[in-house]
Amino acid sequence: MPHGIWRNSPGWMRHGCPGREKWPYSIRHRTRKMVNAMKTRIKNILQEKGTGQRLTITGWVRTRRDTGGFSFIEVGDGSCLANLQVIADSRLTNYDSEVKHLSTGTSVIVEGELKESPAKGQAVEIHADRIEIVGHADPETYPLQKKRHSFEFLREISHLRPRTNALGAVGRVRSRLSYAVHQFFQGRGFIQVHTPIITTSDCEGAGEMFQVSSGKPGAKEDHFFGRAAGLTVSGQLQAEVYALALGDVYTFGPTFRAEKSNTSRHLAEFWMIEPEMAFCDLKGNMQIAEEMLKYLLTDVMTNCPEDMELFDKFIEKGLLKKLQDVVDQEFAHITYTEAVDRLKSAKKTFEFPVEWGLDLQSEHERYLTEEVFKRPLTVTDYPAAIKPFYMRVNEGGKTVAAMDILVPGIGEIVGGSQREERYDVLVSRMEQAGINLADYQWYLDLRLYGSVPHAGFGLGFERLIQFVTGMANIREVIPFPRTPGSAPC
RNA sequence: UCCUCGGUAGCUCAGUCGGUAGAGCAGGUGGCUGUUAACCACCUUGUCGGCGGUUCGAGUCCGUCCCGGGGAGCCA
Repeated sequence: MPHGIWRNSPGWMRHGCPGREKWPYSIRHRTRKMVNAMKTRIKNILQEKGTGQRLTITGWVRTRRDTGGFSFIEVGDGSCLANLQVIADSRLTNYDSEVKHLSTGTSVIVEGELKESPAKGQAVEIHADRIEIVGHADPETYPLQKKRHSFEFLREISHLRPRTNALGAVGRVRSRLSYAVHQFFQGRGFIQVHTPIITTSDCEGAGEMFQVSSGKPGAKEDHFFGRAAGLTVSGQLQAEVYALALGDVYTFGPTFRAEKSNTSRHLAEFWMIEPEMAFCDLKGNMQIAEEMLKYLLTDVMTNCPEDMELFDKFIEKGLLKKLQDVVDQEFAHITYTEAVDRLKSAKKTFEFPVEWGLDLQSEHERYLTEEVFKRPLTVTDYPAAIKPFYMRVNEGGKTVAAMDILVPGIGEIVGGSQREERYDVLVSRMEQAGINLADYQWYLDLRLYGSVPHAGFGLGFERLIQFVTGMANIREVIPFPRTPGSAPC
């Protein structure tokens, strides 16, 4: 750890935490001497199984079992789901004083030899000749136990929950999916655009914006940016700017909605992937969305097999089969008009009315994707009146070139459209929507100078992770969920 | 925001007709030479979500607020 960190830290950091006087300065010195390259990650050890080697591992004690003169200690370092079993016996100088009291959550450095394990349950284990306790975790107060906890409880300790099997697996799968998103687009020549997080344009129809102010006293009316600004609800409009310059682009960033939505599928802060493609129509849009979803599912099943097995076994039985079926089958496709006909002739009775011109309700979407088609379903060509101004008006003027991809269990996971590229049509749609044209002249300019047919969509990253992991509540698939009334750390 | 179900030990939950609270797990101590949610014995743990009310007496009944689950709307 660089010296400067200590010099610039508050006093309690340099002299020890208040109430933590038990832990002497020596811990700090040991930490400062630590060399990152010394340690071997457990994931690599389990892959290579190089028995006979002397290794150093670092991690947190998951559980300890004593038997006669020695102990089994399971240590996890977060690199993978599996722990490494450490054999510790009385030859260790601190065996009686420290090792026999090791409790869940304690951080340790273990040095020893990797050997083949004589018992079932693990192929290899490390026989320790040195175990250093780095940081204690008082078992009387440490909230995590070596047993199952409810996700509701874990949500209250979002700073500790990634240390559990399920939430740790979500963390790794999320990281892998994020990497795969970039691989998918970069591999197809898409260029990533960092669209603004603070924005002055409201992507109409995308929900309510959080307002941004400088927070300085008396500055309420005096807008920092010269006009009202908010946190982005979508990067789409700005992505269109770059699509009409660089061709195929995508954004992948945080998005904010000030809606008081209290459901298992909504967050006030979430991450969204938004590709935008020039010289592309609705068909091309649907194609790339389906290809992308299949690529991502295949990638995560290939590269996170242990984590995915955990979800398959404990979170959603049959998950892996469900995902493989999605990869193997073509997505179903119907138009909104056909969807309405199907719903009207369905034997099932719905709580909400089905009528051409009304938006499809959650129950309708769920019925179509879960009961009628039993696989992902793309619904296209919605009534113009219920969709935002930027969607391209179809011939006849009644519908727009919109598409929603619905998946069983989640509902809408992708929403997109071909964009209106005709200047005059766009202007009249904006006027109908009551939008101030002057504020959006930059957006209209794209149609004035070198306009081309273009299309794009938004994929809710957390909804994708929900679908991939089978986690029932979206608050479990983002590290620090922000929901109405809750943003603990 | 609306509907609905909840809040009791560190965790998961029981608590009958209103009479000052209980189980399993976790934790502690001891035992055990290969454990896998180890096992066996003994022991500890409470602002019954907050506030107010009814009552001789409230975990239990009433009001209100806070927090959480599920559903709806909005959407990704």
